[in-house]
Amino acid sequence: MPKNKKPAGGRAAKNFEPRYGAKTSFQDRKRRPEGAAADKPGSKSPGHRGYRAPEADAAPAKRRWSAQDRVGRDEAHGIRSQARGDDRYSRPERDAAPRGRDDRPARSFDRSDRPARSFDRDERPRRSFDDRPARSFDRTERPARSFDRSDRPARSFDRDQRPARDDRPARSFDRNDRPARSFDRSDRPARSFDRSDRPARSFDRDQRPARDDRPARSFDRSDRPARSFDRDERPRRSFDDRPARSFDRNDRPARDDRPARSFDRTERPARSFDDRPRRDGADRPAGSFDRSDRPARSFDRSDRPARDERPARSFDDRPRRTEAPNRSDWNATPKRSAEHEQRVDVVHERLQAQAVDAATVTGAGFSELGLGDNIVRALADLGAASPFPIQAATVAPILEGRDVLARGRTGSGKTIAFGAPLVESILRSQAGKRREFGRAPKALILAPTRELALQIDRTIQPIARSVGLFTTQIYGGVPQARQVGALKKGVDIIIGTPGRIEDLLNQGKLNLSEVTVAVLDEADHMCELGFLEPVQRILRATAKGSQKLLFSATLDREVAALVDEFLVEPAVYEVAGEDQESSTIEHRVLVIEHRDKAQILDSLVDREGKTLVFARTRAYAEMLAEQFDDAGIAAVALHGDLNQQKRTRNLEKLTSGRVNVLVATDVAARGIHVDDIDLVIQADAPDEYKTYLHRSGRTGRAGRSGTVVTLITRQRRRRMTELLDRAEIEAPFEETQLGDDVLEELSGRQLADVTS
DNA sequence: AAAAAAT
Repeated sequence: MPKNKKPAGGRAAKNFEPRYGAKTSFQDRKRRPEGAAADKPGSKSPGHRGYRAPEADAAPAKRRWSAQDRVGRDEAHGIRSQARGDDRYSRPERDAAPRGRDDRPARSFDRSDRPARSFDRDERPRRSFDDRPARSFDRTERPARSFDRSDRPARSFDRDQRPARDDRPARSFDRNDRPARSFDRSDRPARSFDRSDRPARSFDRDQRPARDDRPARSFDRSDRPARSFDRDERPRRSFDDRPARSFDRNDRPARDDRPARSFDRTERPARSFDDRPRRDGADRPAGSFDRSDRPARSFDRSDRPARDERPARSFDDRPRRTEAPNRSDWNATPKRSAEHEQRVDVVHERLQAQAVDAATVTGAGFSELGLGDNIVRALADLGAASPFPIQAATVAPILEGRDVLARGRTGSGKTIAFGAPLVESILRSQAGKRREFGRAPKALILAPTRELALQIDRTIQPIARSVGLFTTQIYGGVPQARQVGALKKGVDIIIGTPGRIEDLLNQGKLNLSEVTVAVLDEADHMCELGFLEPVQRILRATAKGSQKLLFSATLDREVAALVDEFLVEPAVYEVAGEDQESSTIEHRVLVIEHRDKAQILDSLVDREGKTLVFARTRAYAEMLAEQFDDAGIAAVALHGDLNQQKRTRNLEKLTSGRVNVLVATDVAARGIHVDDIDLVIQADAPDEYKTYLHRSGRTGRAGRSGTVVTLITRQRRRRMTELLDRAEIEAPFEETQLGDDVLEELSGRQLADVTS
């Protein structure tokens, strides 16, 4: 412990000192509103002005952009009108767009309202709900009053309350107080005004009626056309990216060294091939051996953020790959850079020992891993009768209280791998203690998206409840009251996303000081820019020395920042033999003309099974969902521009099968489990190999078969080749045009051809 | 670019 913490602390100081600076910037954020309020005296109205002001500021910026965009748009119009029939994007709509542009600030303003509206919606039912019990309660009082009759002053007292209620009680009293009614009515317009918002809301919800507007909107939004236009430009972007690439190109002669790479690739399969027999022979030693390989991989991956630098690094990599020390960087508590190999050896021995333990109990079941009967039964109810490999590996060390890093590919059972032992640990730590009202949570699970947090809770909750422990979800986009209420009652395990957790933490409504087990799901993702610092602050709020568990399908050295500060001699696990050969996912890349893209997508999603389509931006995801719908294929979208209610509902629509096509941003890339998605379409190719792996992992789960189709243009072939190489995935590139058989095949319609 | 708080 002290060994780690001292050097770790030192590193943390080096690594995070600047980030503390960033932290102060966060504090500045807090101060801003205050400062703004000070700058602009007044109470609330200046506050509103404060909101308007940035918009006013933003508006000219938008105008500038739109002015620029107009030039590009005109070009885009020309391109589109040539490329496409004017079916969906009719000219009158385009012509109407300028009007829409004028509307934009308002619309964009509306959007900023929408979360607020949705928030209001959630509150209103509660208000009315809260009010009505009050009424009914009052009514129970009334009989008493009516019994007294002489108590009418009391009634008048009630009347005073009634207007306060919902003004309805005032009706019974109304006859005398019709002016009061008119007063009530004066309130109602406000309500009706709210209602006027609601139709807008419902209008928002029913986005499709809005679709009538949307051509305008989509056109209006400087975003969409720009974005869609960007698509057209993506070659340009990619071209822009190529400065980096072009930098690569300068190195592509170095890539000409790739024959060397390809040579390396031929070695990799050889390695993996060598591994498997060993793995098969003795799982765990093999496992440790595999790890020694993957650290190399992870090292390669760690180069990715360095992609810009890759040429150099990748060039340097090859010698390094053959070197063991880098492996140590991955496995070891990354302290002593000096004694790499010793560290490696030490770590490997430890891993090996534990791995063997896990392997010996693998066949035995969860009980033998140390889980209690209730938990084992709960797992069986969840369909987990016997442990998957990742579960067999991690349960015992987690119960021992060790910090654990674990990598198991998508759909390999990671949630139970940390969830079941976590519940067991908390249960043991609470043995003999009362579950006190208002007790502080003992465990924390962090996830990158709300949907994932929700899904994790769906798995953990039954396990926890089987032993009398309580969980609650803490994530944004929904009112706090219910979450805070649960915390006040007292829960044992909280599952959520960083933003709301930190929010409640800062509000003093969440006490993490008794959290002894903290889990980071999709841990590498949680270490990316924008996530890392909140996560660090949250982890720092947990009990000193709390156990840390980091899980991900693509766990790599990206988590080093957290490992350095928070983990002590972590055990590292991964599942042997997880490569493409053992995968149930088929990968295809269609090289298409951009002008065919929309129709090719229509053709692909026009099928029987559940299809998940990934788009790079929210706007494009939304546009595609509308496009499919217009083409007669029921589709919904999932992205961060939707309110949480709609996000949840749309995902549920796919899960329940009410729609078969979901178009999502990368919000759905990680962790989301829908049983039988058999086709994943990447309308936009991902930029990172990790994203590819996670997106494609939405299919082929639990041994089912699945297909991943990625659409690219010719310009992107090289980039795609490199990405697939990093992902260690082999996929054929197929030049595809409208009407090609491959589209029928991929959509499954070839079956009809066979029968016909 | 997206995601993660709310206003």
